Amino acid sequence: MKATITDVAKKAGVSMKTVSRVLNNEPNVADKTRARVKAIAAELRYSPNLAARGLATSKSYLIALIYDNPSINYISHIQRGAIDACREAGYHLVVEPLYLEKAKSRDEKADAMRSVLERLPVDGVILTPPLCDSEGILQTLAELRIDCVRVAPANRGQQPFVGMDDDTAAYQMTQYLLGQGHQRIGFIKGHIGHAATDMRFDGYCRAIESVGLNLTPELVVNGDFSFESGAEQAKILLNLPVEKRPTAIFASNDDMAAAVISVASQMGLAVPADLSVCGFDDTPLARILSPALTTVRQPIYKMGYNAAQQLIMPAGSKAEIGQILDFEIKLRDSVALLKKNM
Amino acid sequence: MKATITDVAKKAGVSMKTVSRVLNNEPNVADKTRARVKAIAAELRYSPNLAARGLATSKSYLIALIYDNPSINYISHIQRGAIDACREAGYHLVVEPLYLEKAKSRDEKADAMRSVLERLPVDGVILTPPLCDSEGILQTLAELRIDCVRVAPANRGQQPFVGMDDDTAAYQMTQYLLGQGHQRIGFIKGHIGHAATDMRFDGYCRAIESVGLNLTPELVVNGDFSFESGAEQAKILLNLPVEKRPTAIFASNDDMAAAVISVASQMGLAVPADLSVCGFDDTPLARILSPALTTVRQPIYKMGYNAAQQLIMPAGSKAEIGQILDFEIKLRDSVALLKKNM
DNA sequence: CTGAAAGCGCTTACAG
DNA sequence: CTGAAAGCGCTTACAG
Repeated sequence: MKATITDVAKKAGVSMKTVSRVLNNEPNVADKTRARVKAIAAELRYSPNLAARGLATSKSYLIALIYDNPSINYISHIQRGAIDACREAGYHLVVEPLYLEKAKSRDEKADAMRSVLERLPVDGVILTPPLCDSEGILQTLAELRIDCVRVAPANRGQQPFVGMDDDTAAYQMTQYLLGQGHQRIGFIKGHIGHAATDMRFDGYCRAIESVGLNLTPELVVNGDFSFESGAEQAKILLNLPVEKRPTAIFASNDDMAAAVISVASQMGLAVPADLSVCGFDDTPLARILSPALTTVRQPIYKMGYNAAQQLIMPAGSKAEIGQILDFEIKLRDSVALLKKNM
Repeated sequence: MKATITDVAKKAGVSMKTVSRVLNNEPNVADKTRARVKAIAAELRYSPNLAARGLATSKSYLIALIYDNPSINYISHIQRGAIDACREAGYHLVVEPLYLEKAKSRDEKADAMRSVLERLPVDGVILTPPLCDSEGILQTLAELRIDCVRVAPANRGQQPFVGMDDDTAAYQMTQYLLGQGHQRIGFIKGHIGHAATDMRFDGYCRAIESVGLNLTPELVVNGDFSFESGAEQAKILLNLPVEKRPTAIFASNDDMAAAVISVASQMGLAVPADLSVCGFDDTPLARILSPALTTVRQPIYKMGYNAAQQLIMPAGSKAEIGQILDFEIKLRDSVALLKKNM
């Protein structure tokens, strides 16, 4: 039914091997022969059988995206980037969630990873947080000799990764708030244990200290990236006595920032006139909010794209071990100059 | 390195074929032999090479999820369902977006589909809207003899599908609004040309007419599923003279419903005291909104799960051509009894 | 520049 | 109940 390499060879009057050479762009084929084979392959709508090729080369032309309980928005963009990179190179992306919600031991994680990968022969693996920081998983991959690129890992170490500078982004955002005249800047931290939580907080601290201010412990509260936690912590911050109350709140992600806006408006505080708010992530929510949210846009799509590309590229042409991509501060309407009387 | 079927056969002192029988749960193996082979396979951590098996059977154990410009939320849930079904059966899901944004001709669509599938040998395809209603694509699939299950198609026809009754859901939601005393119920339609747009509108009309009311043309406006269009149309509805203004608005999806709430509050109308609002989809947004949105929950995960399952099941055991799954009306806080004086 | 042979790791008839 | 042979459609050495 479907044309095979033999059909093409017969029709072109050459051997299978020559067809194979043409298809894989190998040298040592006469231009004329090459052209003829190409024409006939196109005419027959020939495309190689991936299974046969995979069996012969022990490559699969498959890349796996492996993740655990991520934000839908985050994973979708990583995925889209990875798919685009795969498609350009004739690869395909297989998506494999690894549900490790319950605090599992290192060995259990390793086993879960192993059982996924043993059934599926992939040429490389993209690992998102928090999986990319699990030792058990990394070791399993090493044992199985499967290449892997980590996305936004906490510990950059010696293995390939793509990431961005959360620290610097948070620093710049805080600087911006300071530049708008704010001095009492509240900060809502993210889920404890996530790499991004610490990095973002560090950037905030650096900025505060860089202008000679002291960190005010009561202005720093602990959320967990959820809208609900953001609402809870916003109430704590906004119920501080007026002279201690923050005039701006920097939430570690957009969901929590949305909660801050919502709580503020329930308390009769106008954003940004009475309270400036900013977030982190630039999810679709950020533009829908009113006022539209000032936030940090992460290069999520590009991280996925570059991760897949690193996996696909022949070893020789690989760039450095790690790639740090640019973020962008999205200035919108939720931050204003501090009013004189505040 | 990795154990093969020959390794297992040798160590068990049987032929390759016997190992193959055990692994594929075929009959005609002595229980004792079967047990021994299983034990040794486990000990050697043997798992079959998918490429080799694929070459021999001309099956790939791969299912493709193909979509075009969908809502991230929708696709993620379909995908998660499909992956879970695949995993249970030893299959894997390959994700292949097909970008057909520009109004392409039927042949161009068919070609795009063909070039994706010729490179990738899959055992079946899951098609989401609007692709599942493209004749060109359906025909290509038929020519390639690739099984396909459509998700929520407009035309149910004779090919396998999974779906739900958008019509009935909209009917019930409108009935609920009527039951709360509302008579002037605004309706914001979705993107023209989407199957869901018409079905949801039909349900609304049926409900209105079922209680002996007439459709009021000025209460029906055209959105396109985007937040922005929802805001625009909400303004039109809410700027109607008070005696004509709707006391409830049913938006065809949650994003537009969110816009209605936002516009209402900007105009000083309290939801639900002055205006009841409901949506369709039950996206994560619905719970975050204040007030939390009354909406229709679609069985999206289950549609993905069942679609994959239909593809994987041996032909004999297939259920009916189509599966219609249950939806759920999620009553939350955005709808209230009509106040007496309105 | 070109090709014949062997082999990748499975399964499908077929034989016993 | 069990097995030896052939073959799926490619590519990898190797020869010429």
